[in-house]
Amino acid sequence: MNVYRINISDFNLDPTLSCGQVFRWEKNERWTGVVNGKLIRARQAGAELIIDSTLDKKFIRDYFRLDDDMEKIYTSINMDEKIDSLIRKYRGLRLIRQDPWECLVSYICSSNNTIRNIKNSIRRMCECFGEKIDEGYYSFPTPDSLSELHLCDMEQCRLGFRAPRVLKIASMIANNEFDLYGIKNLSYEEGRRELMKIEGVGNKIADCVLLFAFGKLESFPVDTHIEQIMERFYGDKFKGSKSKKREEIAEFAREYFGEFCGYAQEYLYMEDLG
DNA sequence: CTCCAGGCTTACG
DNA sequence: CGTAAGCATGGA
Repeated sequence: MNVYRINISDFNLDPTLSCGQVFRWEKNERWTGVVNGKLIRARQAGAELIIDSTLDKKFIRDYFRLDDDMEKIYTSINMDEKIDSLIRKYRGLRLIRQDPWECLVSYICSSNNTIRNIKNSIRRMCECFGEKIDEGYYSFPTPDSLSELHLCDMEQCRLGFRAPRVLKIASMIANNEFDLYGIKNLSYEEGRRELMKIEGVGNKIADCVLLFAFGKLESFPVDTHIEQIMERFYGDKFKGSKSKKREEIAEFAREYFGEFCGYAQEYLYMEDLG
């Protein structure tokens, strides 16, 4: 077990882990999570990020995106007083660089669901089909392990109509019929097209995976919350209905906030959580 | 009881 | 093209 004490400016652990981008961290005296099959504990003291984990330091830096130039990003997305106020309030909130497989499954589970139910379903999946790595902590099940299951095995996880979607993509990846990790090398648009071939993945979930796993910062996922916040902040000029309206909002955001609009999305999201 | 949740698929004009 | 019901589950 390694202990890292990382001095880092413009980093704020609490909103980073509680803003809804990750589903498996929990906070007691300190934050505890399972990342890449390994236990990790984290806390912050002033400008110091303190990590207990067997993960190596390079991985930690990558996972928390500690090399992002936040000054540059803030300057780039700070287009008005609304976003400015959110940046001041939650300054140091970082995007997380998640594992693509865990991220994909998590957001397939997010469809028409609540964060609370998503967390519960994912936790049950890990308890039932992951590997136990410590008392009460389990790894995220691999595509191979899920590909061996039948639908009835998944009932205890309470995924509802999303269960067959998870099993289908699991077996496709296990059988090398879908190259999830290859999306890393594609552009935002190409990656989006690839992800949307997956059953249960539309433009919103594709955008989440591109942003939270593949680091495509030009991605701007629009869910019900973001839709409402954007209408409150920037007027009801988005006219289309349902999915089309959300696409209009995403396109507007990409133009308005620019190349780092994914970061703007996370700060806007805090408007509903905070 | 109804309505909604980090939406997507399918069916119907 | 476009829009709208249906979808499992749980909480308000």
